[in-house]
Amino acid sequence: MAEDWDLYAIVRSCCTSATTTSAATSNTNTETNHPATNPLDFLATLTFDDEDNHPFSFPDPEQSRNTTATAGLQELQDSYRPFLPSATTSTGQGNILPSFSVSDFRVLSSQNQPQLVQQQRQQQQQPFTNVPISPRLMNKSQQRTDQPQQNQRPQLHQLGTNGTASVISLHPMQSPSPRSRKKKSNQKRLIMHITAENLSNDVWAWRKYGQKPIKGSPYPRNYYRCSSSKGCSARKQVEKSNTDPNMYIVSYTGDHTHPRPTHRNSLAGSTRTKFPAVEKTPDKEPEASTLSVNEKGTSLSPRTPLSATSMDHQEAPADHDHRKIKTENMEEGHAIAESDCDDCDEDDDDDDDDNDGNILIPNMALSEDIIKELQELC
DNA sequence: CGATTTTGACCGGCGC
DNA sequence: GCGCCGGTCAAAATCG
Repeated sequence: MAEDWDLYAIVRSCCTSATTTSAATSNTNTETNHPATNPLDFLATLTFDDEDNHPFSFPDPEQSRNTTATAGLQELQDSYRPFLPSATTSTGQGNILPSFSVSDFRVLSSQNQPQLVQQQRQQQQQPFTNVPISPRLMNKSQQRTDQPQQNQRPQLHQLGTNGTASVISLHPMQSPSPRSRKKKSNQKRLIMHITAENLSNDVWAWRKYGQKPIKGSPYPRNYYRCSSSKGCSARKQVEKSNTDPNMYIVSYTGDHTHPRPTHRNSLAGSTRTKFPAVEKTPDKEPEASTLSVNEKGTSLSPRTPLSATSMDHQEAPADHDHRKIKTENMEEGHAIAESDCDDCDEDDDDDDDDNDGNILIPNMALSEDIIKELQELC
């Protein structure tokens, strides 16, 4: 049983990551839609070579002619890694909890943060294009003179447009100030579009602390904070996409100040499933029990089910294509972020996480054959 | 009884 | 300086 589970986890995590890269890559040439490519194909292209510290890499077909992008990728990876609740995998034991997959990276400017969500919506309306800035957002941005993003981080932007990666932020927000409202603009944030299913595949335990209606959106935004550790500053916002009810816009801010829970334990899931599938989720995924979604699109308790059910959903291919990830870069670069503030505990935590087994994907090269075998086992 | 969810109020950032 | 909006707080309610 356990072994099977591990296997599933491995496969899933691989698949998800593959999906991510695949989507990103395929976007390289077109803004059309999702690359309906086989996610697994990407595994073969994954290059973990000299990225001991960056197990999770996003192959860029155009890398050869864009080394800058490559460098940026690593940075990016480092940056968003802590946010990836499930992109992580255990290195050996198989305590893997693939939570979601990322399929599309985009670069957002820090200045645009306030309009992030709106931007996302805009982007959604333009199905999976890589346009970093929505028209609407553009207007605002232009008015505000914050165009720098494009000039400022050429490589990142390029990455974004290439669909290869995304990016991020880097500035460790988290000022341990009592009220984290401070420095909103400096917060690093990872935004992704995921399906309800994946939403539930989150190893971390989240506790809802607020809900707000967002202007312009029919769906309220839910605010969660990590409940695993009292001092943990990790937060998560979940908002239902108004363009695709099956999609959720999830943004992570802050870093976990504690090791990733290898198992969804006590706190993580002790939740009451207040909204049984019957009640709220129409013909929806089995996760209904763990991920409650009400009619308003309110996502309640995005917990990790860790249930066999979710694991069984390995096949939901559609989801892969729909998953998106977006990161927001509030400041300059990761390096800066790390060296820039004394409050950068989070960054340290990132490292800690890694040490605790919060590794995304080990530096291993997976061949299609292996993947196939794993799938067969599944 | 403890943990979580709900929800109205408060606070701070940002644009005008 | 003002007002809007988003994010957070905290008390009450709810659940296991």
